[in-house]
Amino acid sequence: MTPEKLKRLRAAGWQAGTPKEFLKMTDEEAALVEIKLALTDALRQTRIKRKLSQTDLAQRIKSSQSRVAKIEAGDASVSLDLIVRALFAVGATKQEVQKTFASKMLATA
Amino acid sequence: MTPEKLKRLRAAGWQAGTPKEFLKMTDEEAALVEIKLALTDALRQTRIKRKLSQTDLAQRIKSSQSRVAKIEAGDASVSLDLIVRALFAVGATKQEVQKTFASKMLATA
DNA sequence: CTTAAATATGTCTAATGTGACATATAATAA
DNA sequence: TTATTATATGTCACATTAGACATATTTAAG
Repeated sequence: MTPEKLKRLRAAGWQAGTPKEFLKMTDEEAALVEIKLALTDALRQTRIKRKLSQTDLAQRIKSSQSRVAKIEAGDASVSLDLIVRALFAVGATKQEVQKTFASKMLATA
Repeated sequence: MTPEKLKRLRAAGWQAGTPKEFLKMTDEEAALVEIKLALTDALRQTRIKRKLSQTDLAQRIKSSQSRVAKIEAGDASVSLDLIVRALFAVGATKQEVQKTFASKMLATA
């Protein structure tokens, strides 16, 4: 895991304690977080490509701008379900999702 | 959506009202459910292939047999997060999970 | 058949995720 | 600069999902 990714996770609330505790995250947890980050990246990319504001997207998923911001920030309080719903709401394509997976995850697999 | 799939979803609590209301599920919601079903099917297959009981898996994810049963049954009370955690716990790879997500996106353009 | 192991189902309380709001900050334009 | 729009962050009450338990049902083996 790169230092930048670690930093982003920290900022998003993905730990309570020390770096050592942070690194105790199991492989399964880490894999889930990676999937989430890849999907939120795809979300933001697609949203911007579609020229939608966070407020626009919020309306589509019947949520709020602040929650959309948290989704895209990779906030720890956001479920995978919500991320995927948002992806559908912006009309992300298989290609777009695959592309992001390829660049964000396969490299680190 | 096939009749069998519909039947399974009903049994798992994926509706409160009438068949007509059920069918009002938006495409996005339906797609999310399809992702979940694809993942839970893969979960059960993999778990059995690895000769793990639901109780074994429950211990790995620090949960209970009854919840594992609900995961595999496609119960409406189960989050995508939990499904994916369980998948990783039985040894699924990131690539496998990625493929499922990408393949279930609606648009292909 | 009987027994035992595995799985399914229903229901609790506790933990987590949610939308909404206020408000801060950042970016864009005039 | 000042406005305006977009995005970020913190908080909270409410809703959903969680693990756990009891218990029913199914499956497999003897």
